[in-house]
Amino acid sequence: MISSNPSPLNRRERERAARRGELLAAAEALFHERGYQGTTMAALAEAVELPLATIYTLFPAKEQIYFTLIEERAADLFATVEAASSEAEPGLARLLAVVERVVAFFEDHRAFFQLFISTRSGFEWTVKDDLGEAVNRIYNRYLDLMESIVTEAIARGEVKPLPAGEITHAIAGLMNAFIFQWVVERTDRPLADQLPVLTELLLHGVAP
Amino acid sequence: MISSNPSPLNRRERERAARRGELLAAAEALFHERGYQGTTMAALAEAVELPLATIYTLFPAKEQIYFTLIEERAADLFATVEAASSEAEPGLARLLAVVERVVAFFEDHRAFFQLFISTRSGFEWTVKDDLGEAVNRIYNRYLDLMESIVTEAIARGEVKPLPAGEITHAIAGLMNAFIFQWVVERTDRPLADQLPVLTELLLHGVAP
Amino acid sequence: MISSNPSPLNRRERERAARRGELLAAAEALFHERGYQGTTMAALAEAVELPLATIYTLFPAKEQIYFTLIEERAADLFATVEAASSEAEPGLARLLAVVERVVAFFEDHRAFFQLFISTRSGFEWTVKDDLGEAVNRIYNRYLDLMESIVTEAIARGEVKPLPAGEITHAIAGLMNAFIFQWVVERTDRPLADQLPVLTELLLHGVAP
Amino acid sequence: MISSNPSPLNRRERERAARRGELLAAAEALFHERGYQGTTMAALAEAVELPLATIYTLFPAKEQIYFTLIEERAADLFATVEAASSEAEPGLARLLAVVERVVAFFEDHRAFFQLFISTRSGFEWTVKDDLGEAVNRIYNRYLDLMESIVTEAIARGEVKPLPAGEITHAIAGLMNAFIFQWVVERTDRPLADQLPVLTELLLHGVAP
DNA sequence: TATGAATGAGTATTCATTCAT
DNA sequence: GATGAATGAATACTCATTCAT
Repeated sequence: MISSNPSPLNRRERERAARRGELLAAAEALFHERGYQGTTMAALAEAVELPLATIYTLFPAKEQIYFTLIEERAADLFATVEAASSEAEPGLARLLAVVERVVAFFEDHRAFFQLFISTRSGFEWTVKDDLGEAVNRIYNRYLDLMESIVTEAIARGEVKPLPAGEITHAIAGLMNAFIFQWVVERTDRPLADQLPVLTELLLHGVAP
Repeated sequence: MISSNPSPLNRRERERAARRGELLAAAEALFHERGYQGTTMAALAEAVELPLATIYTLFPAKEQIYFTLIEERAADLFATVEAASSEAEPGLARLLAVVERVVAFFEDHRAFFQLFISTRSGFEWTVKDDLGEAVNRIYNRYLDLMESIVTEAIARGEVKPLPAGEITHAIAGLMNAFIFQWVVERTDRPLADQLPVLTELLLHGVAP
Repeated sequence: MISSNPSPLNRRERERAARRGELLAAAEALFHERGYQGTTMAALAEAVELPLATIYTLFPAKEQIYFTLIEERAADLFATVEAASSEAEPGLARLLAVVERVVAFFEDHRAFFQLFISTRSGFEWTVKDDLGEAVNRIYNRYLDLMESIVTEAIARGEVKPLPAGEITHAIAGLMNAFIFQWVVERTDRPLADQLPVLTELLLHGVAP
Repeated sequence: MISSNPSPLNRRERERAARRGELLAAAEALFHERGYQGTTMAALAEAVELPLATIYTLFPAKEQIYFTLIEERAADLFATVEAASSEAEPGLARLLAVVERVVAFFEDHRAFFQLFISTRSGFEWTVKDDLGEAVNRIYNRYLDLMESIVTEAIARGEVKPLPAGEITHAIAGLMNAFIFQWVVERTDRPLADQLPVLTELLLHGVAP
């Protein structure tokens, strides 16, 4: 009997996976600090203390590193949102639970928030549409999930009967605005502190 | 009486100003299409049909072109907002008038909206802080103007007594979300069509 | 009865030899198609369906593969020429028999002809003199064999008493010119069809 | 009166042309010594004592340098051949005059001969067909010129009535063989010394 | 002042070869 | 011995900016 080890990865594979993770983490920091174009493969190699050529055994191109980064972090976000969604009761409660979790998620992932938003704004990607498109698809999956929650809340009469798509954009926009400002301010005050105001405005607007 | 001077600008100066304007217009289109890094000075020179070196007599660096572009278009936006502000009665009416004008402004300046938002998201600029900072200052002046309107509306009891800064971010975020989605969709439907929904959510939130 | 000897080659050795042969065949095709520099070791590995590192157990370097290829094919050519030589009567008859066989040989080995000629022209190899030199030596052995035949034909009064070396180059050049043109044209017409013209010019020149 | 200078080139243009010429000369030497792939743009830049980027103001790509080199030198060869052709009487005399001049030309341009022949053998160029094709076209123009001379000589009964194309290849092959051997040997003996043997074999073949 | 031309400093990616198992 | 993976060293081409006129 060779091993009772349940792991399907041998040492080499584990090392590879670890390096991949370290590379993505270093890339996240560098892309956040210097932007995509401003981050050179050489700088990345130095940051992860890996020979330049070795990076190319992990990813075929710089673009792929960026995309994978966005994709994997976005997957974490989905998982968070889905968990929040399934734990809460359907309807408005679920919607608010999701808002709370999304805010909490980005509170822990500032760098990712900036990359996500920047990429989505698409400035740098208009020529290389592949990547811009792909990131847009990811964002849209996130919006779709939220939209289904909104739709249900409307059906239950807990949210106004306006077009679900527009309500969803409004909610996302409201969250993004709060998160964005908090990220830009680089403050130490917890983002969660603003959740009551965010919720109040989301639910009842600015009118007294 | 303006002046009996036939013009404060002689021919040479007028030509310079005209070229400067053409350059900025070409830059706006190219930056929008290809991004900042994707736009080469040579391409810009060709687009404005000006020798490359001549561009450097108008602007000292590529970065300055970008910044000036943002700054001048933002000035137009301020002018619009201020006009709307002074034309409307103070209070909530003024706030809604401003929202309407801002939406209308960006409906006419899609390219600028994208550049504005992208730049603000700061991805590319974090190292060259000067520019990022400067654009942030511009955005903050815009927010300050809105905040003063909000503050007055609160004082008049026409808006909830929540922190004016947060309400302002919420309003801006809500507008941006609607504009952004409209820009990304590249739809032909007028953005103004969504103003009622935007206003409804802004005033009374999603709760029924 | 071939042998009760278990074999001079055991299974492992036989497999090695087979792989070596397959490798050389794949290399011939790839070098012909893409050139020496254009052929990567990785492409070669894929073509022979052998792990890249395994190739290095068969040959120490890319250059050696190329050289071995030329050398082994050239050995076949020699064998052909020598057989033709020993089968024919000495003198002019032998010379013509060799010419015929050489033409026939290259008709069956177009790829090799191109590699042979290209290498000989030495363009790529001048720095790495080892290889260029080695291939030149091979070519010279071939010329030497032909020269000995020419010498004998001169001695028998069947060929003009001019310097044998120069006559040999002339003959080789004439053959190469016909073969080359035929290879470049990629025609379906048999090369052998041109043997009468080649022979006529070789023997009696262009004068009527 | 500005200038009686008949030259249409001002100083700057003359300098540019001079640099271009020096670049081509350096390239010829390097390509000859190290081959096309073995010659780096950096090495070329160092050889001509010009900044690397400046080379790219003279030629858009390495390939273009090589091609231009071949093309310009080939143009010189044509001019030589055409001059010889028009100076001599039509028929066999013209053919022999051309042969003599071609041999003399290559005696003065060894490096070019090797590049020309190597390129024609096409080994390195099979993938980037453009260049290979272009050089083939040049060579074919040269052959066409010779073929027309041969055709006329046949018509005048001064050359055997064999297919002109094949006779032309034979003549070219014979010349190349003599030149090639001479180039490879790097001997000091003048190539022209072998002209009588070449002519004799060309005219009357090897038979006594 | 305007401009054609020049250039310093990059930059992503490749590949023959070597190692650790 | 065989091999999956790692890597040192290259390399053609680019581009914002400057200079010589």
